[in-house]
Amino acid sequence: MTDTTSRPRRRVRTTTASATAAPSDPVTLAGKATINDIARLTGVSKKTVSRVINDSPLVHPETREKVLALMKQLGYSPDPQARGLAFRRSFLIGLVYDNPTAQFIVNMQYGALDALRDSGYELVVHPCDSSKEDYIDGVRRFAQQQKLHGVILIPRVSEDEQLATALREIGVRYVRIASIPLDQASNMVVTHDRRAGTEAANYLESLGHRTLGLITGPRRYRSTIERGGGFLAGLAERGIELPPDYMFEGGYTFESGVAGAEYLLAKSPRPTAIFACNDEMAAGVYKAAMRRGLSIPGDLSVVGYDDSPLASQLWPALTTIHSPIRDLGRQAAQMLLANEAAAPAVPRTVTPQLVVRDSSQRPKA
Amino acid sequence: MTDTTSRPRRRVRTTTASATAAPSDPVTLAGKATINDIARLTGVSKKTVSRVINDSPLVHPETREKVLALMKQLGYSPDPQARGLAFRRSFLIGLVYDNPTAQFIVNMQYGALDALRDSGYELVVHPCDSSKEDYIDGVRRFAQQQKLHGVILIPRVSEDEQLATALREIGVRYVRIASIPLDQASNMVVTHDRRAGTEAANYLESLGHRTLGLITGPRRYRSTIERGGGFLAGLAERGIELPPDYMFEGGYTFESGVAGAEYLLAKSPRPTAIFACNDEMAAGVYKAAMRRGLSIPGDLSVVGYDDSPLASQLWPALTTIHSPIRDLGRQAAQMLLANEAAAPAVPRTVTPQLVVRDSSQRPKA
DNA sequence: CTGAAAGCGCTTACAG
DNA sequence: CTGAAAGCGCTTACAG
Repeated sequence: MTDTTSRPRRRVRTTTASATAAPSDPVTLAGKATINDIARLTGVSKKTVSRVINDSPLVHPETREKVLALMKQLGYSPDPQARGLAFRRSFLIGLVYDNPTAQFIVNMQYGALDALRDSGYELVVHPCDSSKEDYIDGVRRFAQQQKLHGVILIPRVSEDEQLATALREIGVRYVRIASIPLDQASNMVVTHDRRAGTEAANYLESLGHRTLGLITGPRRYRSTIERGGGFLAGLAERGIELPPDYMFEGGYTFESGVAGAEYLLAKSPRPTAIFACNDEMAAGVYKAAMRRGLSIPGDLSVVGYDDSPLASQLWPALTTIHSPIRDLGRQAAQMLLANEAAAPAVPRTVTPQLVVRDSSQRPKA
Repeated sequence: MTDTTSRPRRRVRTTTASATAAPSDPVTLAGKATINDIARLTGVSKKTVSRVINDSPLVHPETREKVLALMKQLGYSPDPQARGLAFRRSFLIGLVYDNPTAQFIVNMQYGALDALRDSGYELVVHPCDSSKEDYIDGVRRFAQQQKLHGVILIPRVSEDEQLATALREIGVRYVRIASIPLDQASNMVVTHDRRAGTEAANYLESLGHRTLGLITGPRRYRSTIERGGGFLAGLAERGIELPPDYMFEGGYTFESGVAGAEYLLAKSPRPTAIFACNDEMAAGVYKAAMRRGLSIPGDLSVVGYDDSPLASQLWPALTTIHSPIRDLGRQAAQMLLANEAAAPAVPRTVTPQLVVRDSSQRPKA
């Protein structure tokens, strides 16, 4: 029984009729119509409906309108699982990460979701422990079993060449967010951490600081090499050499920031400024300075990195480098959704910016 | 062509053979075997394999062993999309929330993922804006289109009766995390925020504080009523009445904590202790106190709520209430996975605990 | 521009 | 304890 009007009449359901006829009452169909209902009620084949769903140009405009109108009326949306089964891939994007700060994860999620909104794709979170031998297996199984449409990799897992290789082998698309171009442009979003590190150096040098301290992240993080390296390079360019014993390898944690500052503030001459490679460690510097009775920025200027909410919540508010993390997430997800043909020749790039607040000033004479 | 040995020989792939025969080489099948391959290679029907997958008791132990052995050898795991299509529901759990702190979201995610690990279920994140009229529609569409197995609701969306009703109507299971039992026991995890608020009051009273200030969250949050209400009740029980003008309605943000403290610290007599209903606002109290040259805890004791990382990163370290958020997430997810028959009569309950650190002491004489 | 048939990888309902 | 048939809601490959 086919209803060829584009706007089916509402029918009163009678027991006898409804028991035998295929349901065609828009009310009962609400929210659970299938491609078959759309096809039957518009009088076209389900293949044609499928073409409309997939934006095929091979559909007569009138036919398309008719189909779209009914879809809208019934609130129909195709079943992602059925499409996925037929397509042999899902409409899920995976976000894979290894224990960055909460703010980083959440901002990244918001950014990715910005791009995914109304796309029919959903975001599946997958934290992992990259220090474990078999973590790559875990990610591979996750990607393969869910037949992910793509994966977003953020530091530090984004820096793992073996992970990227594993994903390539099973044919899962990925975007790596990292501070240098580790991969072909279509798989990368690059954050210019080096440039930002240099900016921090230029800024502190221009204020007049000559004795500086540096608290880095773990050596195995690429971001540490870039942020810290950029800082050292910036100072060197301006004729300041930072001796190795004025550098401290932290762990991107508050506690390591405290430890680093305890170490640096015990030096003689004492540094008049410290650049910490993330805000959590900078907060640790505050604690150590206060314990020693040093005022910020009177006795010590502090510059952090990330511009997390913490930065503006410290007292005095922290001068830091703003990383547009939500933007990074948005761009990465967009790339995953974009047509593969639209691959850029040059990797997308994002440059963090210095945000001057109240934790930095000229050193005392 | 059926291979009935439980451990199929490895075969060299020859072009002619492989082109015509169904693939049965365990190597080529790795990671992409289907239920048909398992059935064929073990010589049983796919229905029997399906029974093994679903832990049906109606399978001869030997048959089960044979099937499981081959599954393991081939690294087979059933396709969640195909199962989902047949089951008419997915293996996805939704986490729905409206802008709590980053730390809260992330801990909740970790907790839920703890419970989901190796279960075959995945976590899909769904932030939303409950101040928008149509946010319930958005959540409903999300749940219905993805045919979610269940949804975890955290404050404040967990407190929205209309949302719960909408989910019930479309037959989607949910667990609400909230500070009072709003729903039947099988759908609730209750956090005893009231009791924790009372504990904060008892603690400060026992130190000797008599003039106290309270900074609450927004009135529309149930947690505010419970935390703040418990605090007031605790004081009242000990004979202390906190006048209304020593209460300030904040917004659970750092800035509102600053504003609340500015207001309270200008009062005469000045409170010797402030209870802030979350740590972010407590951090705001620090800022306001420092600006006024008041020392913590010398001039002012401060107690927060949440025990976020911030609490131990402030200086002095913040006395606060520890909420076991990760536990909450784990329990909620477990309930969603559990057999519906195992519904408890009494809602699961979690009681936050006071953590004394360095921001509180006896008031000056 | 359109459609009938077969198939994606599973499960349900039924029969034995 | 086991299996053959039909079906979940879509798409591909082919034909017109």
